[in-house]
Amino acid sequence: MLIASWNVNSLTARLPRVLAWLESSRPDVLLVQETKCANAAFPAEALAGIGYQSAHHGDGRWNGVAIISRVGIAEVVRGLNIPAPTGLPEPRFLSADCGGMRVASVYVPNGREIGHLYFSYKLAWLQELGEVVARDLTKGELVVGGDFNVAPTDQDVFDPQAFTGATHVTVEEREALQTVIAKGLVDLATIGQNPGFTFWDYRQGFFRRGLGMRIDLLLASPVTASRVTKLWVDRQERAGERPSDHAPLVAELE
DNA sequence: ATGGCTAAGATGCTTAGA
Repeated sequence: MLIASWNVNSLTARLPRVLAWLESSRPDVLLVQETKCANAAFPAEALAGIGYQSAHHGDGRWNGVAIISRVGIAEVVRGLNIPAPTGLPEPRFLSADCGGMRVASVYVPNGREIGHLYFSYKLAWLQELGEVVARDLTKGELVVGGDFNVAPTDQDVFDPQAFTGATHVTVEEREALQTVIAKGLVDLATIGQNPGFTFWDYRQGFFRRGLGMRIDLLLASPVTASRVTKLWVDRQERAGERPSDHAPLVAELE
């Protein structure tokens, strides 16, 4: 079984690439972030045309998460019970039963700047995610994948010095992430070989220069983690024409 | 010189990403 997570930075802009990748890689489940489309504009038919069922939670210009599966989708849950600083909820969480396990696609708030209202929102959002994870873990196997917007350690950025004063690397964010993991999940990159960076800024040729970050994660229940035979980042998808700024993170399970 | 992309809504800009 293959399960993948990919922040596509607009599913509309990325649809040709996503369809081609699904056809060539044939993952059983793809967890998608930043679809940047409303539910009405979600390309369910195009996905069905190549054998994938899907569920989507999105409301337009920003955010948006999806689950794309060829092993079934049931018991879909949309959203976390926590408002953004605007007072409105944002579509950043989607979970479902796929192929005998619970899967969740998460797009953790960016945080914008340290001390910003959206930074507090990011920490609170992760805390709420932890509560949901704890409940789902009581029911069976669980995989939580997505763009966490946190680099778990200094080894997960190209140069820790370059991130002084920046978000994604602070003690608060890392502790908030570890609180989620401590509910009973395993970061698949911490068992076996580290798959490397998953995000490279569009600017300044960061991808070409190897200046990336590992901020996309696949977290799994211990039994699921024990089934992992391989974990990799499909860096080819960060290259070429009109790429996302993130590459797919893929796990192979026995 | 402290920037440099990219995407999307309504555009010739703004907001957001990270």
